Amino acid sequence: MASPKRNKFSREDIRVARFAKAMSHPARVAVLRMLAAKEACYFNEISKKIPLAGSTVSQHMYELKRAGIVQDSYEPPRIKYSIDSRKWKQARRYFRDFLKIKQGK
Amino acid sequence: MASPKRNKFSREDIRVARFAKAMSHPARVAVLRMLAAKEACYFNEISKKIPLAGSTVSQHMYELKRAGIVQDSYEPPRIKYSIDSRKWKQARRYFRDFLKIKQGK
DNA sequence: ATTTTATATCGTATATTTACGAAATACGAA
DNA sequence: TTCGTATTTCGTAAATATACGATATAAAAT
Repeated sequence: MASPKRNKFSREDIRVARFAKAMSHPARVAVLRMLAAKEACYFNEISKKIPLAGSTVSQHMYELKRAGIVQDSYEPPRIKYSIDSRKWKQARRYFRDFLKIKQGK
Repeated sequence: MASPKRNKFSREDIRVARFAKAMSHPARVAVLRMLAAKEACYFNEISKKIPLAGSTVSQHMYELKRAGIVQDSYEPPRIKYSIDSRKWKQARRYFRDFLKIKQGK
């Protein structure tokens, strides 16, 4: 048998961490707020609001997609982004549960 | 005046992102769970549970301290870690509020 | 057919994160 | 004083993240 350190992290912890990572940059937090407020946004509007180069914003959008919270659809010639409600609900539940680990007194 | 991109991110978004970053690694999520469950832990116990080298665990503890969620006290020859309740409460509030940006239907 | 608009991708530079083992520190015990 | 235990810090390597401008692509407008 290998060392006892060989245990993996729990699925739950991995998921919480993944979601947290998606929110770990102010630009991505800001984008999520925009998307939530308007149901959907074209990249255009997002990029205008975020104080970073368009190519960088694009990268952040990719990260959000990769985390699964955001989806896009091609509406030529623009791309419409929106929150994936199902995934968001999931993520929110994981996070809410995690926040319960310590009660406020 | 500089370009309109020169705006900064909001304080709120920066704070959410900072706390999120603290929770963006499964090891740190696991540590927070341990601390919350037992009120406090010696480094020893934490390091035994986390499948990483002690020096790496120490680094993760430093990150949690840096984010302000965790505090330590020296009880020779050990170090006792605990969640900073005030900061945790704060973090939790920021997150709960953020999670409200989109309601579950 | 050319230009303009919208967006992604590429190439790249720099910074940060993550990880490890070895060495340092600090203390209590023998 | 020497030894053992607990923990951090150091040195360092490798991976990932962040940012930009330039270039590519695709469709719309002219």
